[in-house]
Amino acid sequence: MRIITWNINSLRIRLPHLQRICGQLNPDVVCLQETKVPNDSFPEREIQQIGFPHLHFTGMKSYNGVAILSKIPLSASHTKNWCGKNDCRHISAELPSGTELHNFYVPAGGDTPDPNTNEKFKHKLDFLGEMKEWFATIEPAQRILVGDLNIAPLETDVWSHKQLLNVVSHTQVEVETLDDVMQSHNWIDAVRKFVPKDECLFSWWSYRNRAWPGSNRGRRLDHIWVTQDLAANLKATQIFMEARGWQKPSDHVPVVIDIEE
DNA sequence: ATGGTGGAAGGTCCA
Repeated sequence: MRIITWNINSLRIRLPHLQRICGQLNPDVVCLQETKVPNDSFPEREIQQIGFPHLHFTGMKSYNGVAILSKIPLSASHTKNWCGKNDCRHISAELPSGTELHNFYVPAGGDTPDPNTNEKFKHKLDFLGEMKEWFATIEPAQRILVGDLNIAPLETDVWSHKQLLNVVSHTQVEVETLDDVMQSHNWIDAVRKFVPKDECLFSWWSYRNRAWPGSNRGRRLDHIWVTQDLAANLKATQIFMEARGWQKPSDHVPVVIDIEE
């Protein structure tokens, strides 16, 4: 089974890219973040024409929004509110095997990495804390977690470790908090299972750096994790960089995993 | 120190 996660940054304007990506990669399941579309405007017909009859989504006006598109029927999906906000950052469904698939859009965290002065950064850390707590308390199961986690944990997940140490997405407190979430549930970083830790790996390049891909100032903000018991089922991974070079791209590119299901 | 770009909106807010 091939699963893709992609922060699409507006589903409605990026439908042609979605179609092109699915034509080239032929995924079974696509998990999207930042769909930026309310449920009553979700382009169901267009996506079904791309080849996904089974749609699960939760969206709101202007911001956030997550969706799971599938070629195969999934269980009924669930959404959950985080940090007391109804802001459409999580949706989950079960694959036919019973494996749970969780799609997350973690808050970006604003500009200043200080929870005392920056409410958005506090929200980000609180959100991660709630993830850790929740996964520690629910029933054990085979799980896949994907999404835009808005954190680049390894030194090789950013273009310059030193220059980004005080930049939101790569600060020590974020990396430690994310590690804490991972360890609390025995999550495995599925992509890094295939790519050595000393090799740079990015999934996002800022719109504000027009020199891409020459300067390659990227970060790996998009992740695929699996529970320990699924690690042996992982077959391959891919980061679909070429999509960043297309006309009117998202600032994120799809991250792909092939897993025996 | 600032601004650089893009999306949703039709103000600015958010990334």
